[in-house]
Amino acid sequence: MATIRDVARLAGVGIGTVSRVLSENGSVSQKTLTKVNDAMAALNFTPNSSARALSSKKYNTIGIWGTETSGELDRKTLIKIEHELEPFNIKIIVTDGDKKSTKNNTHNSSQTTHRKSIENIFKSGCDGLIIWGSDISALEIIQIENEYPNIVLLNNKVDLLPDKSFTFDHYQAGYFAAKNLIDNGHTKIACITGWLDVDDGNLRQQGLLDSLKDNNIDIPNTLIFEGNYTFRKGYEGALHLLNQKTPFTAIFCGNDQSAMAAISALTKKGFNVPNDISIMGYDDMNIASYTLPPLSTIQMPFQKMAISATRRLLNLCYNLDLEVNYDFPIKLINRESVRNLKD
Amino acid sequence: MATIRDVARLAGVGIGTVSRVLSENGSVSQKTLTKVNDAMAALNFTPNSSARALSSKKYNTIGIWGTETSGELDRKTLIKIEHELEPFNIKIIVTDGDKKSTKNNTHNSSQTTHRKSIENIFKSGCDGLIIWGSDISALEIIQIENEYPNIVLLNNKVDLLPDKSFTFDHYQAGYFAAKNLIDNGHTKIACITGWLDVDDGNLRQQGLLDSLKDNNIDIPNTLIFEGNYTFRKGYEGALHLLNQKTPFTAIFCGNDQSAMAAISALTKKGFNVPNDISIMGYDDMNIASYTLPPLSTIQMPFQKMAISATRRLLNLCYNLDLEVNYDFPIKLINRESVRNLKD
DNA sequence: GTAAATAATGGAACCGGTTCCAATTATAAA
DNA sequence: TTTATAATTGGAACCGGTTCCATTATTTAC
Repeated sequence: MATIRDVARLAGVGIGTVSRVLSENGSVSQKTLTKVNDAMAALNFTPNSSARALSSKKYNTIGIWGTETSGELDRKTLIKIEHELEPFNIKIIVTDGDKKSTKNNTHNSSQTTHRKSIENIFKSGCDGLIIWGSDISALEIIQIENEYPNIVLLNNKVDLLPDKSFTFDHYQAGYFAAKNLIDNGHTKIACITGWLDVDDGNLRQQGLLDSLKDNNIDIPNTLIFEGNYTFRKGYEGALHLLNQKTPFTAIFCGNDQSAMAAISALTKKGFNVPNDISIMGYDDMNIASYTLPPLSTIQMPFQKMAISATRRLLNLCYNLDLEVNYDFPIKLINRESVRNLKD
Repeated sequence: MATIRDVARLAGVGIGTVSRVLSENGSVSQKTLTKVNDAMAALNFTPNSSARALSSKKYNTIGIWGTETSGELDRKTLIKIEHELEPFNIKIIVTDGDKKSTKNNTHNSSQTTHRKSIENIFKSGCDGLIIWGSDISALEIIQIENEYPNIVLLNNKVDLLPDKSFTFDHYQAGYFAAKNLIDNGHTKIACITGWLDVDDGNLRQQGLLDSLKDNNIDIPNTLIFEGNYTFRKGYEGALHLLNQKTPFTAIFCGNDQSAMAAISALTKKGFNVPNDISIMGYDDMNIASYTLPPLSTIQMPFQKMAISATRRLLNLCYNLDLEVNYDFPIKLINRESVRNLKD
């Protein structure tokens, strides 16, 4: 592998000049520039990233930290993030917040452990971190941000860090999803929640409850089933709700997965969706248009959020000035799983 | 940040000694060891990864390369890979083979471009690479392997690199899936394929065809719909097949996603699955037990494969001797989407 | 107790970039 | 033409590890 010294020798210039050409900042005359570029091409020169990192103290790498409960970070989103980084030659390292060593039975693992794992990523070499999901308390985030300012929160909001928080309004989304049921004439509404000890799930739930309250609709505790976003819990939840003997005409689900599982359970028990029971999902997964019936749900601009979060992080880490957006409106997707009782 | 020189000074030893303690190879006396360890603890010392990488020429990083068409590399699998790397303090960088810059309309983008993108990952700093999917021709893989021996193929097989290929028998899987339909009395079988210009999809298809041939069953071209693993194509495919007016009692689908979409399309058109038409999926996604009806499909040991591939790569990159497995049996999952016509 | 073999240790040199400063060259002003 | 000013340029020093070799301390063998 050729080094800048080889390039300098071949081009007949000093190493400082080659470095200046590489970093495109110092002033270099036109003819020197071509000489150096020619030499680099001739030697098939690629700068050594470790050497660069060592002397510049920039890793040209950003991390993505998340846990099992952080929510859906699918390949598509990851690729979107990557595409934002590509023009700047920044790499992505991914880490799981739920390390084997920190395994415990509840998903709500110790904060200090999460913090440790975040510190480890920074130490192991990255310039900034996308913290994905709301597994870490606001207080802890503030502390982390204090020590490592180059962080950005994806799908989480910390009031003291508005410019680093990228999320949409889960409360409003919950409110609208419930309102959609109400607008369609439903008054006996059940729900299968997500995790309630995590911010987004809780806000969504609060939105639901407030929406009902604002319309003077009461939801008995028996019709609230605490789920965890999985198929299994969605399925169990639907069966559980049916067993309550409290009649209901609609289920508000914490996400599309549990909604799909609920449809499955209801159909198996002989209920027709939406004629007997309506289902409202949340996420608008790919699959949501192909369920039976196609799912009415809430679409969230997840990829757009990821892109803005990434740009903000790039600005922080590398003193760039990329355009960043903080407004991510949600969208109600009306398909066929909610029946209009007013017809 | 403390450096080894700081540690050496505090411990009253030379930097070589500190380095020896760090790398745990040279011989160090017991009392020196404790002195150095104490000093490291006191200074909260963490070795600088760039400096390490520069002098040792090891990045302690492996890459994962894939494209849109590589198949499902979900977060769970990624985490499994990460957990294999964790004890050795190896990081993971992910890259998308389909860069914006190389975008073109067919999924089968230029080989040389893929090769370039792989070279770039190595140059940008990783010790080895998991090449995921079979987007790259065997010849090209051989050439790449020649230049960069530290690669491992996940969900792909190159005959000349048996010890670096981690895949299961797609042909056999296709054969068995078809045989399951035949064993249930189906003779008029249609199919919605995956991509046929990619090895795994093609082998699966070949397995289907041979299975039919071995049982003297003929499949007319009109009942073969070329899909691409997406929901959309599955949906369109089912509609297309219905329009052919060639009767069939079962559809063999290239993956679970198209199977689910096919179920959706059929049901909407008034056909009952499996009473009117049986559906055979392929993948055993999480969701497959919650479709209506639950999907009969083929389960593939994807995570086990990923773990073994990762271990093999670690052995290659860091001269380790981890146990590696090459046998990944597939499993037929019989749920309710295939009707037994013999009853 | 001494010589020979082995273990432990210190530190210079190196990995391949970046940065900074002194030196040189080009350009503008007088 | 001369001087002041700005643009280029070369390369030493540095980033923080690893490696290797010369040196010193400790064992072992006789």
